[in-house]
Amino acid sequence: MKNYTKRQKEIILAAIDLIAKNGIQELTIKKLSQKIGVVESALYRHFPKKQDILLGILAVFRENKEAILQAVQAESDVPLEQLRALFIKRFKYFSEHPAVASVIFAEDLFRNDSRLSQMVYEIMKTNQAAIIHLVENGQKRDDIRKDLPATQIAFILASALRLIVTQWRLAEYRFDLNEEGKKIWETLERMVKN
Amino acid sequence: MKNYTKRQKEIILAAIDLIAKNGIQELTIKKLSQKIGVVESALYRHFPKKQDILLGILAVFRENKEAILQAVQAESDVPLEQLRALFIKRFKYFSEHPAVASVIFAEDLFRNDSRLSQMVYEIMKTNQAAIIHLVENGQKRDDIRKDLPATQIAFILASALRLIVTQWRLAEYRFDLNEEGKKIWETLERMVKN
Amino acid sequence: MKNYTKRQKEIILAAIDLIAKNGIQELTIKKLSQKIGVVESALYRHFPKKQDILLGILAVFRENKEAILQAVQAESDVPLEQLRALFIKRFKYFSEHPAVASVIFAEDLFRNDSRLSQMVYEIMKTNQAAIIHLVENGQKRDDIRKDLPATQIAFILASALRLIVTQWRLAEYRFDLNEEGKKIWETLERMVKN
Amino acid sequence: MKNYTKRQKEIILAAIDLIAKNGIQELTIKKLSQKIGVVESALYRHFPKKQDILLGILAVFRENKEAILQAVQAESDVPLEQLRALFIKRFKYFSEHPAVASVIFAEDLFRNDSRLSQMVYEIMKTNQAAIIHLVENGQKRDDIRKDLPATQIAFILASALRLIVTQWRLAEYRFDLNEEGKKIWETLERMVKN
DNA sequence: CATGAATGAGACTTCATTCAT
DNA sequence: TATGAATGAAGTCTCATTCAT
Repeated sequence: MKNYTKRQKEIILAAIDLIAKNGIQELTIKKLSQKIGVVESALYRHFPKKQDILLGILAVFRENKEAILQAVQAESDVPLEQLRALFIKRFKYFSEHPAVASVIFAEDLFRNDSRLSQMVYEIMKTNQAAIIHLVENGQKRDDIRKDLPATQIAFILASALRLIVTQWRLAEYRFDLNEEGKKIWETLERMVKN
Repeated sequence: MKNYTKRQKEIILAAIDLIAKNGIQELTIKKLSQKIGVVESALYRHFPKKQDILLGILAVFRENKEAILQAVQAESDVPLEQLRALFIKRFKYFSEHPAVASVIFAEDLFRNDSRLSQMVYEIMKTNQAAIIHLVENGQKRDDIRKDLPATQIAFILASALRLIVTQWRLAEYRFDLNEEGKKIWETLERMVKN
Repeated sequence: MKNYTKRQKEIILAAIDLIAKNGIQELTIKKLSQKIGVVESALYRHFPKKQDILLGILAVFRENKEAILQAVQAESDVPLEQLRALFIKRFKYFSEHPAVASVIFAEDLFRNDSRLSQMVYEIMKTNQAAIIHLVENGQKRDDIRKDLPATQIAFILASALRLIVTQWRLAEYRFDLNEEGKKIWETLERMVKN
Repeated sequence: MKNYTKRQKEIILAAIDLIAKNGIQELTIKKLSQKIGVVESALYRHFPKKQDILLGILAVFRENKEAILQAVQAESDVPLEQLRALFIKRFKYFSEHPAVASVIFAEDLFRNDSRLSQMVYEIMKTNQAAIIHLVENGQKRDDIRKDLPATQIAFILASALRLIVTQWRLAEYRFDLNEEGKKIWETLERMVKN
């Protein structure tokens, strides 16, 4: 986000908000410009193409994921606790930014443009790698079962996180994501703990 | 699908195909009619609105889920084996019908119409209930751990199934879904088995 | 109407009804066929073109006007009473057939086809001629003022009749046409009586 | 019309022209844009919906009626003369703007939209009220017969005005509206004068 | 930290009509 | 006393984008 001007950031956040509201179809230049309070063509001063705005959205996601990862590693050096913190923080972040939650797991939105789908793929991979790394550390310390491949454990953790957020979103945020997320984490933890 | 005429089924399948190719944006009346080989307006003899075609797509999904569920229960009466079969069959079905896979987990596509999102929700719920039921049976027979709530176990199973399919799709079907799916299942099985 | 088959009459009446409901735009082959209970193409067995149905509507009007005229002349031989009866009967007929009222003064509907607009013109002229004739008779008997041209008196009578019906229709039939019509007639009568 | 931009006024006038030519069916976005000399979608910058153009047309009517009313009251303070002037001016205006005449009495055109039909109703009512007021003034000064209700006199005046314009229009403007209108007014005047 | 006008492509949908059965 | 399928033209409207100011 450091590469983006203030105005650009404003536009990106507005875009996330719009998508959150009614899906990607809600993200039109017209609606976006209305939300910002300028005329349509004014947006083109800040982004040459609509897809550059989507690219900006992905940049927000990436940055956020990285920030959480660093925070987690700073807080504790016990891998299992780091993983737990990772989960908890994600849920907290999504609770506070439902719009982001609304977009972050909807990869389909980015399928049509190769730049976009590539970036989605890259973010996913990086994130996965980080979780795998934490799991492996946990296994080394004998905190996490060693009879299961770290990649698969990581995969299962990530999948559960993703689905709970998706369901929360489809339920229109009617249940407490922090609470339900915590429960799921606890079940997962008991499954993988030694 | 029994409520649909031959021509309607044909249209629904063509629609699934189009969506699979490039996402929901690819599903336009024009492209759909071209694929069928008629003029645009001809489609309206078979479906009054575009959304009725989407409704038809969901009907295909529901029917398929129900069919698999019944087949699974017919094959074995050991819950854990039923669950495994459920997984394996799903992967097999998706391998053979990537187009369906492409749509089935993209709930966002159906968000804008209340009829559609309601049907999506209903299908999800029914499916979840069935898995929970199987897990409970497994717990009764002491095949599955009892120290974890059946709903949560079911949730985790479903989430993994869903993510592996999603990744396969995003990877443009470049890995073998049956194989990877089987691996994931085995990990999951070891996690929940007693 | 004698030239029309039973089915054709049925279609014509249904068409009048549809137009009454929401204007000429409501008269589509689809809606008409639904109302009749057949499939669209079935209508073409009875009328080669849509405009032939409109022609049929006009035939209903003409026939009705002629019938009222004859009834009126049979009832009395005092011109002023004949004119009053003409008014009263028209209002009664429209009260009972609002659909007809809805179409009969909407000449614009028939503007686009020369056959249609010609027939509208002809009906109007015939009707006018009849009223003028009655007024002239009234003048001859010294019942009606002679200082005003019969054509103009007739014109004024017709115009009032027409507007009261139009207003009744625009008011969605919320006032009693018979009553208001009678009042207007009485005012008119006092204006033209000797 | 002060609420409309120059371009909007231009569009409204073009729309009136088109309707005059062949009825409301002639008013399509395509034809309208061609007449203006832009592409179809360009119109939507100036009016969000087609019906907003129709609303604009009605605004023209209302404004014109009000202008005439004020002019008439400025010219004379004898009610009967004011009424005569009202008639004459209307005929003059229509003679010069046949397109407007073509639309102003075709209330059916506006039936389908509640905003439109409401505005039509309001214009009609205001106009009627003004005429009634003039008639009442005439009665107070003993210029107009008192044995007839003012509302009914006003109604009859308005109805005649309306029908003569309609006939002129249906006759495709082949007679002189000013002349015929004047004749009708004179007959009416003799009917209502004391 | 922009506005106003326009463009061209394309979206969904409706309509009258035809034709084989 | 008809049905089912299709057609082609047209209609309203939306969208991303461009360009002159």
